[in-house]
Amino acid sequence: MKEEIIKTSIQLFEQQGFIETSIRDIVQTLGVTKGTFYYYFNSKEQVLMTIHSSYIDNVLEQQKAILKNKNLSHVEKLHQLIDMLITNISPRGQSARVFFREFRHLSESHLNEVRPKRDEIRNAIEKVIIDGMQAGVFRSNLQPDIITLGILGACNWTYQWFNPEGKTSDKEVASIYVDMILNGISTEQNKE
Amino acid sequence: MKEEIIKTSIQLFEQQGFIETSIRDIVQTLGVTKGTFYYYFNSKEQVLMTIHSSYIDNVLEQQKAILKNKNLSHVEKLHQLIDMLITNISPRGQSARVFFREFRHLSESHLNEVRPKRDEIRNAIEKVIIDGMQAGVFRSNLQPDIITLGILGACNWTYQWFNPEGKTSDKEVASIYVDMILNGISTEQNKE
Amino acid sequence: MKEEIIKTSIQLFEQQGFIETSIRDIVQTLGVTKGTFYYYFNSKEQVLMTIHSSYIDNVLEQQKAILKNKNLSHVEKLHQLIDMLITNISPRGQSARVFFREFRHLSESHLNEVRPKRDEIRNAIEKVIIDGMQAGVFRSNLQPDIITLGILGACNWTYQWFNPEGKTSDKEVASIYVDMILNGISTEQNKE
Amino acid sequence: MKEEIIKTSIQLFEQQGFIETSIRDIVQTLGVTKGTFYYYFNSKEQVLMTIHSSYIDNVLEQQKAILKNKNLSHVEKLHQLIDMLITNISPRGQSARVFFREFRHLSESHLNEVRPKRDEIRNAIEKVIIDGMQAGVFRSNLQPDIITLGILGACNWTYQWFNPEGKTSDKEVASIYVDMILNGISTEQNKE
DNA sequence: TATGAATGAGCTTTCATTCAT
DNA sequence: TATGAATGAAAGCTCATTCAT
Repeated sequence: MKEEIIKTSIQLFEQQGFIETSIRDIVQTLGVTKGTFYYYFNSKEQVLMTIHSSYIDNVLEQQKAILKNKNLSHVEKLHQLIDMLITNISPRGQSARVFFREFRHLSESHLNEVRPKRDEIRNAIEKVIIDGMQAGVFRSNLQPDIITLGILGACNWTYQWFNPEGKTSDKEVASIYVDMILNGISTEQNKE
Repeated sequence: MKEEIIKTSIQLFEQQGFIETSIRDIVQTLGVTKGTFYYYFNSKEQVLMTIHSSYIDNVLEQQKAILKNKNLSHVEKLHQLIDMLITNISPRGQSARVFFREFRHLSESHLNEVRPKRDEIRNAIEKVIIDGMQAGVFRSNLQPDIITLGILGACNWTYQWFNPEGKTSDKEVASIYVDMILNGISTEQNKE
Repeated sequence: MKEEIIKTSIQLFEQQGFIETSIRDIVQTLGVTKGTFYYYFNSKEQVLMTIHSSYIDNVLEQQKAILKNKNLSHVEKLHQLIDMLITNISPRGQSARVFFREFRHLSESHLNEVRPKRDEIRNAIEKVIIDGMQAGVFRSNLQPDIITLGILGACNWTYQWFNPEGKTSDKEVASIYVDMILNGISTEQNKE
Repeated sequence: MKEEIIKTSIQLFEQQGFIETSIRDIVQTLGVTKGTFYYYFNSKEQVLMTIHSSYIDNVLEQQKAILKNKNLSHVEKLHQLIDMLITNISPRGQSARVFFREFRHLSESHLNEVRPKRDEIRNAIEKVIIDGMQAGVFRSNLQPDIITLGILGACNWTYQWFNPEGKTSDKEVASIYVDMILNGISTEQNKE
């Protein structure tokens, strides 16, 4: 039942938004009563937090696996991180959209729980870039924090437009982004 | 008065969100009554649409000016477009955040009015890239639509984190992004 | 309308209790909608506070008039204070019962507003007793605080049983209490 | 278990009130489930009735012992009755407060069971006064019913303010009240 | 003896909107 | 141009109670 409530909530939150989805909507979809909802959750926000946690914890887990893999070069690590961020959006698109859109509706205390996790994701990318700069595989004149935010922007934005049924797969999108980020799009290097 | 309602609404929508801001909040802040609000606007959504239109029309205007400037190279056009998207977020940050966050709360008919304008922005960038590819200044193996979305992602995402008081200015962020997009971050080209 | 809401609320709070009376009860009795209620009051508790304030402020006002009357002896002052407490319960019985019964449902901040006023009533009686002791009209071996609480107990308790249609009027009850308090009920003095 | 439920309920009813205390509060405090509660009691009101009965039956028992003691004078009987009413409030303060405050939440049928017992207490005091008047130890011009209610008021009101840790003990309070009731507070007798 | 899942009615409160003035 | 009174629908949440196990 708890699982079903979450599943239904993800669907409705994604379609209508968190605020616009009422408890009534959720329980009516499930064919149960409000009481049942509140037997399993203390509040609507708690369901949102559950969805949030589940999404980000899953991302962090995958990230950890990538980072501790000693066989990967800096470039490969960056590639895999980007790949992971984007391919997560594809199969878990609904959760992803809820995650990115409804962030602001978490309670203050839950926000404080989630924010460090978000930072962790950003910091991991930043660290790979800094390490790569020191190793000489990335240009030494980069500003790693802003570069990181640019990469994250490109990746996270995909939740806004990516269509699993479209002609370009998530893997391909990731490859295109990695290519652009590593090599740029110019025919001549260091043009500007 | 109409102006004041819009100004106050932008502030409140940005701080609390569109749904979370009540008409009462708006009129109380202004020291007028609900009746006054409904004298100038038919609905809360209409205020949102006004804010939206104003923001996107302004962007489109700037874009048009850039595109019709015959003195600019493809690279320069791309640079100026990116620059424009990002620097718009800085001085009009509140409007920008309302624009990006509250999009979904427009009515269906208003959405149909705004969507083509959003497409126009995307298409302009895509066209510059295609033109540049044909002119040989951009690599010929790019997939312009996905590249465009990547660029837009990086730019639009700035509204989420950009801080006008931070150590990196909007102009600098734009430069860093242009540099990354054009030249990549790798020391060796075409590495992967 | 505000007056009508208060009047109806007093009646319903008295009959059914504050908690047991729903907003629905109040507005249905008045033939208006819930919205109307909340147009005039921010909360149910605010209505209770209004009733409370009105009752106690009225009592305090009467008390002040008695205390500043220089023509009255200590005994007469005590008599009038007791008389006032009891006769207030008779015509404003519903308010009185709400006042005594529903005290605990005031919000913390409102409680802090009302408590000093309650203290003021008690302190006035205590002061009359102390003054009378010093003047020699009351026995010198009394413990004024406890005596005061006893007197207040006898008076306030009347709200529990007094019936305006009963055979003993409020004035008579007050006289009987004053007589008992001043002279006791024993035939021989200082018996125990 | 049944005992524990009652004990916990007394505490919670006293602290938060009967209505404001939910079954959930009770069972959570005890670390059991709602089912357990309903195994022992049919309703929340039944717990209240149990608390009520226990309190009043205990008072009635003590009262009976006092009344049938042939060695006591009328004055002594009155003294002991007052003493009993007040000293009961001290050790069983929580029960006492629940008893006096939550009376109104008993069901109609339970009220009909409790009311005669309350009358019994009142009638006992009234009878002592009438007997004392006939015996000439109490003044012959008293109105026994009103006097009784005044005495009961003073006694019962103690539940509102009595503090077992305060400087005046319950026994002392009782003595002060008996003294006041028997002898009054005036230095000259039959003053008014 | 005790549990845990589920109910359904009810609660206070909020809010966008309307409209006569 | 602006007000203030009123509406009515809906929201999130609570709770006493039931019942199969």
